[in-house]
Amino acid sequence: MSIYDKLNQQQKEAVFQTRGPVLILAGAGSGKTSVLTHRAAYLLDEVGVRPYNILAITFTNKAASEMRERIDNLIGFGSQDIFVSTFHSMCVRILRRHVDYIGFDNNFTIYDTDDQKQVMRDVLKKLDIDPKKLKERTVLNAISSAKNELVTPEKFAIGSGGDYTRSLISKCYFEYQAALHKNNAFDFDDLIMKTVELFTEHPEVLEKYHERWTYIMVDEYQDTNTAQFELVRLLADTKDKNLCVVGDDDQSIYRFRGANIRNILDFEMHYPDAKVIKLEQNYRSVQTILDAANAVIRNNAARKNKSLWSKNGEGEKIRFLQLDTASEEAETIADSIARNVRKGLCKFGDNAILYRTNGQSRLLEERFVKENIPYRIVGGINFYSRREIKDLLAYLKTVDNGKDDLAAKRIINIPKRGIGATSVAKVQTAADNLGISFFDTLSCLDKADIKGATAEKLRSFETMILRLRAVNAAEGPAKLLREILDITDYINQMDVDSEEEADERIGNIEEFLSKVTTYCEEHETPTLTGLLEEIALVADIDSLDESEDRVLLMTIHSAKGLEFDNVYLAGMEEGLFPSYMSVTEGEEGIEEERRLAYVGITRARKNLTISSARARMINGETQFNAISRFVHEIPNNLFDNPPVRRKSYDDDSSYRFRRDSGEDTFGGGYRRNRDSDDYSGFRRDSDSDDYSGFKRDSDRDDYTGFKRTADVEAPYNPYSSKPRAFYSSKKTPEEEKPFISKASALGSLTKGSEMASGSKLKAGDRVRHIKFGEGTVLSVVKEPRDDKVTVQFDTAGQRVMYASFAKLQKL
DNA sequence: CACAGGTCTCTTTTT
DNA sequence: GAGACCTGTG
Repeated sequence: MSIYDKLNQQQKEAVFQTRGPVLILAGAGSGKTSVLTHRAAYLLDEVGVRPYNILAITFTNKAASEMRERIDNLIGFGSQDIFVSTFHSMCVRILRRHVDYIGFDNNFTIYDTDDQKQVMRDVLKKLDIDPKKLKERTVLNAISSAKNELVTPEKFAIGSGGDYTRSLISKCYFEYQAALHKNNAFDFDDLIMKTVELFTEHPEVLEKYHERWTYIMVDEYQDTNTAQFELVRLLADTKDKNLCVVGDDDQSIYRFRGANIRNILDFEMHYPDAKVIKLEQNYRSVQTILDAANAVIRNNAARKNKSLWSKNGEGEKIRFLQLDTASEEAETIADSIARNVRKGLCKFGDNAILYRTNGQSRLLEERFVKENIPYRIVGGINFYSRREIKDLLAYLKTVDNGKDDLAAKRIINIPKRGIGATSVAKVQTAADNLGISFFDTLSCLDKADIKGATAEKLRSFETMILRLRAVNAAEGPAKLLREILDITDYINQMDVDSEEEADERIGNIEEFLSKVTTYCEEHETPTLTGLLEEIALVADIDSLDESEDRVLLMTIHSAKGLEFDNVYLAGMEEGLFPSYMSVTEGEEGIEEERRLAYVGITRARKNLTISSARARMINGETQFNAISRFVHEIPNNLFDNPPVRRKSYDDDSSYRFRRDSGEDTFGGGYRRNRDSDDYSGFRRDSDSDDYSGFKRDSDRDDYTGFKRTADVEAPYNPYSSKPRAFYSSKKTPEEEKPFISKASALGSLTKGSEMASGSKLKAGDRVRHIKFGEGTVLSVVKEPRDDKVTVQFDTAGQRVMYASFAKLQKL
């Protein structure tokens, strides 16, 4: 009995085919990770390859760590030397080693989307381009596409020809790259392109990797873009070409980020002696779900023909729900899950709600909170792009990489130090003239012709950073972060509009602190550079703990590679899914959306529920959308209640604006037009173009009887990754534990004993604050996290602060 | 220089 | 509807 006995015929074939190029077309749920891990085992055990010589590339950290784990379980000793990594991490590793060949320092920073935007804004300003004429986004998109296609600024310029806009973008591209270089930074796309550049211009470096990685496997090959394709091609460009790629052309859903489906469709063209193996047996889903998936994807022209089948039985029919509004959709889904759990049919964690856009999570979340259903939202606003976290990161980056002007400029006046835009601009000009970084300019302000009070403020900022560098060198990133929070008094200096906001942000800071602490504990030699790199490259999905018993909410993109017993595909409406953008784009766009639908459907093991709403508010306007074409592509006999075919909302004569059952929607929820009582703004004449695009004005939806989104209470930040709702009123032990340790971690931040513990303060006490001066305590509210003190300052007004952070001295 | 209030604009999806 | 951005005022 060997470990390979459990594999089916095709899987075995894929595992045993170790020489030369191999293309494994692995349908959804066909056990491709199993094939890859067994293949690694086979290479080690039977072919005698050393683990050090094997490279496995994935797209997400989650996929990488999953593969790592499964390889470790299967192989055990020695497996840790197999290099399992994402494209981006691998490139960072390579660049950190050899980036000096192409003129960067090896402690380079990785810029995220916000950073890119900031750089581009500066570029547009510098080139005196009207941002209304040419948007940052447009330019950045063009540059990103260029990089994904390995088009350098030089090549881009040549390709511009007489096209005015394009030559303008070309100028921006040059300037943008220059700015990144100056800041010693790469953007995401650079990581791949610059690695290719390194290998192309310095074959001796590539040669080292040829010697090392003699067997290469690439997962999710259908999502590779041209740059990644070229990178793989270079790495595998050895005598033997032992390259094994695994993918499913039907699951190619990253065209928007340059993925080129031709890479997988044309694999045999690039490698004529490639062996092709199809895995079509599905081990995940019941046949009904596979039939639905097959029926949908069959409508795509550009694909390799294959058809999934399983031995898991027919299973339940697919449910279809059409609701009047998106809130009712959310309500129905939440109720359905709650009912099934109550009946003991499933756990919360067996359910996932998948949608096309992150924005759809809001209503669902509100409903889940209302019904006390435990849930977790994956994705949306990245944790690290919250304002307070970005501020703290900018501190860390400034300490780490003094060339990162972006970071230094972000924090030079956070918290407020009385350094305004004028002073910043002055320093920047001087820096440009001197050819040094923004931060380095602070040490020679006399050359910059900055004197007096401003110079003093700037110098003290510089001194602070230098001091922080010493802290980092001596005690590492975790201590550094605490020191930053401490000496800037960041938490009390945040300007917030409400207590809720303060709570939210303090919670985020706590979470950040605990993440940094964890990083330091988990790494033998934790470094600031390493920490920042890890932060730059993680996705929300990477840290998903599937053992939690919570309903999962995420986009279909995020759900790729995952599976659940019960899947709810929400918001299946024309204009939303397929998206309006892709509809206007034509057939290629639709085919990509259809693949996405295929990915969504095939996430389900047992039960699939598809829903759509007749009306939904998007970007402040109510849209009336027809049922998604993809729903209609599923044969009626697979549904328990097939959807009614209808071309668009207006064709449905049975539908009326006012709901028959009136009740509470017209009660508390109903509001008249904000601006006037005049109904004339509401035209329902059929020649009005309002209807052609399925769109209407937000002001008009009042008349439809639908709830306005604003009328629904929204006490929670939908983007917070922190859990906010629990099914029982008691917190689970898992929730309590880190909570306490975080709080104590924060407690240790404060220096001296006289300030902390708010319990010592009471209403009426006179106190002194380091910045706000003297004041009187109005109230002290005990909170689990920390005591919240409200102080009426004599000169600085009323402030709410957290006792252990506020340097409040009792008088 | 800081802040309040008004205007404008919406990448669908993410490493 | 919400956040980013701009502008005028103290």
